Amino acid sequence: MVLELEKRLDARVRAVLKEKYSLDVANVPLETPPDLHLGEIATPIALQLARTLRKAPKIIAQEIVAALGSVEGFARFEVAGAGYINAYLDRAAAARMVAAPQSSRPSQGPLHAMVEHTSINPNKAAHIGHLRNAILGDTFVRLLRAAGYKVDVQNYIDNTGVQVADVVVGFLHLEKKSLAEVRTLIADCEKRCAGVGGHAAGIDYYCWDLYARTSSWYAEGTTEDQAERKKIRLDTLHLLEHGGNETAEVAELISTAVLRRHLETMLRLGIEYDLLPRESEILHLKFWEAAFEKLKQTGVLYFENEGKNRGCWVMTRPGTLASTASGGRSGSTASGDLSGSQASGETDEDAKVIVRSNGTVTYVGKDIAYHLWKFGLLGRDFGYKRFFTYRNHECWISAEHGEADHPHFGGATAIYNVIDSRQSDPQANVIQALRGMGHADQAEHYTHFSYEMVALTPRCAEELGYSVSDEDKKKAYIEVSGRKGFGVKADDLIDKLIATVQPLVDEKQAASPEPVRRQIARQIAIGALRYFMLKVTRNSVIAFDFKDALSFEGETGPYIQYAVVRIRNIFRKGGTTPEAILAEFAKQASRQVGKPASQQESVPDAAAAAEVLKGRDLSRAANAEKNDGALAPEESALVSYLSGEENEDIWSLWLRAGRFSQVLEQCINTSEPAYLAKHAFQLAQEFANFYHRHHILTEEDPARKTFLLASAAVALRELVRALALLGIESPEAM
RNA sequence: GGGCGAGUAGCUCAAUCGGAUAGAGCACCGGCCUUCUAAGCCGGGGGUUGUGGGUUCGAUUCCCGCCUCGCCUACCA
Repeated sequence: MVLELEKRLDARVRAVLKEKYSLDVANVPLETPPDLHLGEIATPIALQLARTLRKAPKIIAQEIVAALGSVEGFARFEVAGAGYINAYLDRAAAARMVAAPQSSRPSQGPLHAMVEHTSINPNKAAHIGHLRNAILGDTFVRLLRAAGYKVDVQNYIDNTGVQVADVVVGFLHLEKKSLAEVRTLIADCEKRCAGVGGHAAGIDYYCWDLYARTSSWYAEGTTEDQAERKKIRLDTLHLLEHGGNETAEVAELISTAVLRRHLETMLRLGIEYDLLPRESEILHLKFWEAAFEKLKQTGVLYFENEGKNRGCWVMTRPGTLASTASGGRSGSTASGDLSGSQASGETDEDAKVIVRSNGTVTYVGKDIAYHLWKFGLLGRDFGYKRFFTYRNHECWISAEHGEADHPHFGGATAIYNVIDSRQSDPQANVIQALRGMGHADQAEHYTHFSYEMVALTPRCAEELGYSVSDEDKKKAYIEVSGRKGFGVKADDLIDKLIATVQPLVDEKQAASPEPVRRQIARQIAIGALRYFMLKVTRNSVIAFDFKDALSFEGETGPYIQYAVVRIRNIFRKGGTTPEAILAEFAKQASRQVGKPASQQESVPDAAAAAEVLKGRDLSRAANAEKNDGALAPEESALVSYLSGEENEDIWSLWLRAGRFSQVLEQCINTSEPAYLAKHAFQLAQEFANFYHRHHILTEEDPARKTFLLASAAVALRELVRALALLGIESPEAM
């Protein structure tokens, strides 16, 4: 509702500026006034135009207001302060818009987005840092879908990297297990893990410890030992990359089993994927070779003959002098060319190595190839196999030889990579490469959806039994590390949340059967966890602490869920439903239809404008009377319910409920789900305020009671909708 | 050395494109359960927005200097 009215006002003001001052303004700055007394929408446009027009802002504001005339949906405009124009909504009309049945949003055209998130190395259990990634990514997927995008969700799996190699070294060289023994171990873990609360028996937990042990094993022993172990590590990595050997088979077994655990963990949070592209296929299907040719042809990569990167294929980094120099770098390999610019004569020591002097490709190189595929620019495709079945769909995994019948992936128009901010440099390199290859449009629609890490407070680390150095104790937070086995595992945290909330649920819902109570505890636990990760904006580090994470009061998911439950209780006790009430409300509105459109939007002639200006204190009802003659009784009642000092909290609730699409748009434009989290909390707060001030079921005036119920129904609908987009369920009771 | 990000109430965080009186939660203090669930509500104390300049009608926001912290900057992945 608010978004629609803002757009209407924006268009009207721009038209006025064009008409009156011959000014073309791209868009009119609109903001929310600090107080409802100052209206619902405001613009400081007159302040901005004062210089250009060489006039006092207040005069400009008055002229604009006079020229605006009456605008449908608005009751009046006022000039206030130094020259603000404050717009006051037609509250009854606004409420009708909010209460109206929500039309299913039409698709916004061929918007095809690809969101990559989670992407945990499949060599250990997921931890809280991975939770932030997955929750952010999954929430953004929900937002994009709500806005009409077709979205493919990808979870990239680095199954042939050094991290998997490390845990393979652990199995083969520390534990000296055979392929058969590894297979037995995995089967055994899966069996034990299936029991209730059996996450700790999972292969991912097993690997968590083994990976940490292996990491320290590399650093132990004599210098000769260390050299030998380092060689074992590198040889193992190469065996994995190459494939077709027993070591690679061990890696395949482990990484696949761990991956399955990750999917199960994420499913506890309601997070699902469509595709799992793996590095092994990127290697074996020769994605890099195809990309390499294109990179050479376009001159993005050049061969370095001099300096520390001699013998490598490198590319210039974005933002460096060399990258901004005009012309391609393809010719600069000729060392004889010393003419012209400073950059071309010198070797770029800062360049990014893509192909090493031994001919192997770096991670960024493979990533460039992968992203060409994402945009449908590579000319090659994965094979696909079914891997994991969800309630409503199938998750596919890449394969060298896939199934014949599979959905189409790749060829997106926009991609979002949920990757922590530490990787902004390699991400920037990939974007730079795309741009250099002439894919400016794709580079433009490549979003590194970056976020800061989750770290532990020193206190939390000590609570968990880790020894914390004096140096670390002074820090605000300590980075988690899978390599050191330092962190909070995702399943442990979820279990702890459930264990914390379960007694509370058992007490308050003692009459409910046990499975219902378990379900509620799970919903609250997940709600608390997801909200905890989403309420903070992406670029601030989360210093994790159990005290905050296990809180169910204040600005938390459960607070919002509680508001939902209270509303549901009102309808339950009142013997009606939100749907019935809103239908009743809509019926009243339909009696208002039938007035000619020409009267709704009156032509702004000078006399009328002057009247509006002069009659600032004209009540909205009086205005309406001027347009429509007499108001229907329901309508004048609605006006009175929504105005006056004692009803400001109710209007505030309706107004907030009407902000959904505005907030959704803001979230998508800024890739920031935190705004929706904040919105949901504020709406819940407005409702709590309303709930305590107006007792609905004891209201004696039936018309007012219906209105109060409609207010609750609208709040419920919007709370449930916002929570759903945050991936938080709305319990029936709690 | 260079790049990116951050510094706001005791703590954790907000603050839209530069706008009106810088807001929430936690913690603390004081009230409110015979009324639709107290996982709640109301009230209170709390701020030189790291620091010094600049830009202008107006700066937490933009520019420059300085201080502090984190991350990145490997022929690791």
